[in-house]
Amino acid sequence: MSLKHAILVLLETEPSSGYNLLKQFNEGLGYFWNAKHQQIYQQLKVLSEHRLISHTLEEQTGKPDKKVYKITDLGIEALKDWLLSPINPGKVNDALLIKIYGGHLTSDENLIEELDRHIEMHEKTLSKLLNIEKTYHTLQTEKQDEYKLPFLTLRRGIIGERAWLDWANEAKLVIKK
Amino acid sequence: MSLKHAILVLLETEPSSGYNLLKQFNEGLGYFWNAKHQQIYQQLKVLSEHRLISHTLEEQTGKPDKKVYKITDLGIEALKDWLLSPINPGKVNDALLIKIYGGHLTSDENLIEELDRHIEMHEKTLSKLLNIEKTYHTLQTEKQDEYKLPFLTLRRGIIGERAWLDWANEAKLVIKK
DNA sequence: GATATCATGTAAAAGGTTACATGATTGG
DNA sequence: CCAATCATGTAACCTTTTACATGATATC
Repeated sequence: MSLKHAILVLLETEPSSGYNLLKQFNEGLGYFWNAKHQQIYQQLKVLSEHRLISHTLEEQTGKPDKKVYKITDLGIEALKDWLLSPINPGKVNDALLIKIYGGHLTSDENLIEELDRHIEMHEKTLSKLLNIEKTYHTLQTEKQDEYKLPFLTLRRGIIGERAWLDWANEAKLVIKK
Repeated sequence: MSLKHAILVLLETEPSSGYNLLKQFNEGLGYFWNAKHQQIYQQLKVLSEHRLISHTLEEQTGKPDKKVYKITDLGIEALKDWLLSPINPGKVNDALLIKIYGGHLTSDENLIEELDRHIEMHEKTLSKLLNIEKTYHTLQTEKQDEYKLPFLTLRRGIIGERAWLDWANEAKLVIKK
């Protein structure tokens, strides 16, 4: 529902191609939203039709041409309106928990293996986020202040990932017991 | 994507009506998945067509008739197969974080108000979950052991909500500063 | 020679939300 | 008398995923 607004917010920070937006979603600062490339390209088309964004074509040598999108004045107005509206709480839809809940129908080994797989992924994500955090702390005080709001979304990622890992370790102990 | 499996897992524990499943999703033990009643009724239809569940009609006096669904042998097999397959990690799609990220386009008061609204909701959820946890601890040791896996999903909720609230308080301090 | 990265899209299917629809009982 | 709870569903719409599609350069 809010992919549109996620794209607008990212484009408000700086003009970007669809491909680059995808990278932002998959990497650190886009921690708060997920999207596949197909969906991003579709939404860029829709946002363009609504004149909330515009693009210029950038030719590149040795690489495919790039469409660089930027937010329009109309887009900024739409974004500001949205920012004033109350936001629905994020939803937890975690299939791993379904598996744990029904874990008596499978083996403990299966559950432990699955948990270990997920722990590995979450540890990778966490260390990525911690690296970005480190970089942030090397910035000058004014810059830190400038980026304090995006930094908070990074902090959400870090706190969230740590909590996830705490739970997973607890879960492993309970299952093995 | 996994609403089907969430329903199967719940029905494996005990037969249930669509209405009752909805309640489970909205309350504690269904912490791990969200669904509206329309979607549940739709999926119950689909699962019935695939013969993974079946239902009996229960007449009630003073209340509408109830369709009580239970999982079939075929359904249990399908569920066991799914439990053996690797599960994708849960996704974070949190519109509040989009709002924080682009918060420089709006006022601090707006951000603080929004955070407070969300804090209230999360505190309510947390206290609900803590109540269920309390009940769990009053059970006999054998019963506790029997429910240890569903209990882990409850723990995930508690740990997740606490982490969320920790972050929100940090966020308020940063924004007010 | 294989894999990753860059860079874009269309189309069909599945999943999820919103709007509409009904109607009785119970509790404040 | 109003709101909540019980109990079920259809239809239209929007969002997301999966499958299909292309093709160059850079790195191991």
